[in-house]
Amino acid sequence: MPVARILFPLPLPEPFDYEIPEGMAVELGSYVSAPLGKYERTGVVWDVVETSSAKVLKPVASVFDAPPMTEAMRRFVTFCARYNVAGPGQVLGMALRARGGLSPSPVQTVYALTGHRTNRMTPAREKVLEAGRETGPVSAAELARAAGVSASVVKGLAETGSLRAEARVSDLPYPAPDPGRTGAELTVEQGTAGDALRAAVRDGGFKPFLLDGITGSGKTEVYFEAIAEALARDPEAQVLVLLPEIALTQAVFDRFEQRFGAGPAPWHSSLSDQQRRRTWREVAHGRARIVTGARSALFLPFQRLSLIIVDEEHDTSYKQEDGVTYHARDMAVMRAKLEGATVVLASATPALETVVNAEAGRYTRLKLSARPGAAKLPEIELVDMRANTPERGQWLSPVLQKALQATQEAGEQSLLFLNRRGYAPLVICKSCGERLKSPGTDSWLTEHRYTGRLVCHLTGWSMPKPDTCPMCGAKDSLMGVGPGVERVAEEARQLLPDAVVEVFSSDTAQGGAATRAIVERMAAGEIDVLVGTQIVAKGHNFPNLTLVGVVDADSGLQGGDLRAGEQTFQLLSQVAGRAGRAERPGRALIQTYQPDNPAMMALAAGDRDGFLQIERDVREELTLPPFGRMAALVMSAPSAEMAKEIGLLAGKAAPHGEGVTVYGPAPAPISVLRGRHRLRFLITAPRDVDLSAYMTAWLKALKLPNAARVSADIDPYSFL
DNA sequence: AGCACGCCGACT
DNA sequence: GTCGGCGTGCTC
Repeated sequence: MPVARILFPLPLPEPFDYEIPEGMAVELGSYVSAPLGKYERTGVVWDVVETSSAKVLKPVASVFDAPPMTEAMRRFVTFCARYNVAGPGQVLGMALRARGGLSPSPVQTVYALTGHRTNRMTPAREKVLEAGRETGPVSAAELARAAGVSASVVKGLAETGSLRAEARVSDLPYPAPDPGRTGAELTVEQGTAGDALRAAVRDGGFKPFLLDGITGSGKTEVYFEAIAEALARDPEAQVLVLLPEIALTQAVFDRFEQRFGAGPAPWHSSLSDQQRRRTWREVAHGRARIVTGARSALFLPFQRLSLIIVDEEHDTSYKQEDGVTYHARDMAVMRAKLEGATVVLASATPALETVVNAEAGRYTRLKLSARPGAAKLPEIELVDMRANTPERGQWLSPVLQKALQATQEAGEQSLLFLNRRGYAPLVICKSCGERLKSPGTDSWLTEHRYTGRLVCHLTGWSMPKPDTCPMCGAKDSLMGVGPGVERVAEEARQLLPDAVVEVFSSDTAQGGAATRAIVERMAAGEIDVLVGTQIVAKGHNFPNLTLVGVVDADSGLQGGDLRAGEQTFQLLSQVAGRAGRAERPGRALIQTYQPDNPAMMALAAGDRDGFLQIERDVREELTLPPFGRMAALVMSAPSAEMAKEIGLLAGKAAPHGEGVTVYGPAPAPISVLRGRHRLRFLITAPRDVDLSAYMTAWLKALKLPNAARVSADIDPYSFL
């Protein structure tokens, strides 16, 4: 009797066995429904065997009418679970996030005009026919709304024969992209890189690339070549383009549409359930040819994935921090390997890991060093804040102030960058000295003048700014300390009374439409000074922008984070790269109290490779990633006492591993979060040690009170 | 993940 | 004496 081993998207340790009823077409990878406990649940056939160790088997209930999950995908799920120390069912859960897509597309009844006029017309019926000419075939409710009448009028007209009811599938396949269209004219350098990618795609098989091109060098046009090749040579090939969530804008969609005559299938967190189902279904059936998505798109069940692009591969948002922790860039390389696909990691400031992989010959490096046309990289200058201290309570140095005034007089635009939302990152009471904290955490409240609230950036908790100090009751004693974008904008307005100064952060630009609007106004020259957070650093093109000021370049260097220097360098060069993309040369002023820091010096010299070399040597010396492996074990408990206790238990339970060093337990950098006390172990090991296996063994050996929570994080990024 | 089973406190 | 709190264990 054949038995199906079914993996469910649940935190179960292994697949469960089911009897395959006579004549049911169950194969490896089939999406099936099977009884589990009280309900029927959707799962995937992980294995088909002849006998089972389980005593009594229930039968598989039904098989979905969809192509089975491919072997490459199933192996990818298994790999991800093992590598990232998660249950295979949890990883499968990410792959089945929109499993509604397994059902056929919903069918909608729509009403179309037939041209027939009944002689029993009424004013309401007249309105419906009129509206129908405007709207085309739509549902009864929609047509009634457009006409301003009730739906019964529509039904009535349908009975007279003036309207015809038609069944319409409501989410159709995406229009097919056309790889044969000609792209932009490529420079010699771009052409060479494009040819290398085309050749790899043509040859097939796993081949990883680093597409290393400075800002504005046309990386997108180059990888479009690879996409065109993949689509053209195999009519079933599918392409995945991963982008940081924030970069998934209409502008990017339009760019694909322009190049391939049809927009890509989208996948990101703000899709509606229906849009998500549609993309999932089209991907699973192999009909969606190009998918642009955020990191979780990596878990879509492609039928024939032949090319993966990871754009802005250095971006830290590729690291998933909650639930199953994984790094989408690293997993993308593994998925490409299992799929036998080409993978392209593209960046102007590649991660050290990626550069080291390229230097070791594991990735082929393609360099783009020129900006097409006249655009030049901006001149970068460090402003030594020790010699150029702003006035008390201000944050713009005299040098930067002068530059802002000059830019304004020249009729050009400026951008001020500060990675702090709100008005002031800390609120203290002048009377009792209390620093206001968010309830249940260690994190300070940030003052937001725009909304008049105090906000916790960690948990999202907020309250209106009180008139009196909640601790001592003193009136009007609360004072915001330190700079946020709102305060810097205020300072810029005082300095340039005639300028239009706007704040651009996730607070002022909520959602894609608002972001797009502010970007468009900046591009149209309606804004003179844009004061923004990290959000401004991503690929927008502002032709009249000639000055970039980085208000506090040091903020990213604090905290002792392994990658602090690297990330500061990446962010700053990206922000600086905003200036002077068109014909005008740009200038970038970087305010720092540490002008001799290697990151700052390399940035000022525009010496990216020199900077990476310094970083590389330090990491190699200390056997830190990518020269060694690292993992974290994060634990939490409801009380400080229990936290201490479980820390001790975990320390004792740590297995011995050759070359493995365990540091901790230390309080996690955010030691109290939502009432839970957190601690963390850091684990390092040489490159050849299987840290995933080590962490799995550790977790298995660990017996903790029920209220305690533990999770492993392989290759941790956030040290905060 | 759900859900049932089970053992201890405040309620008609 | 019951209703319900959530700790523990199971689902092929």
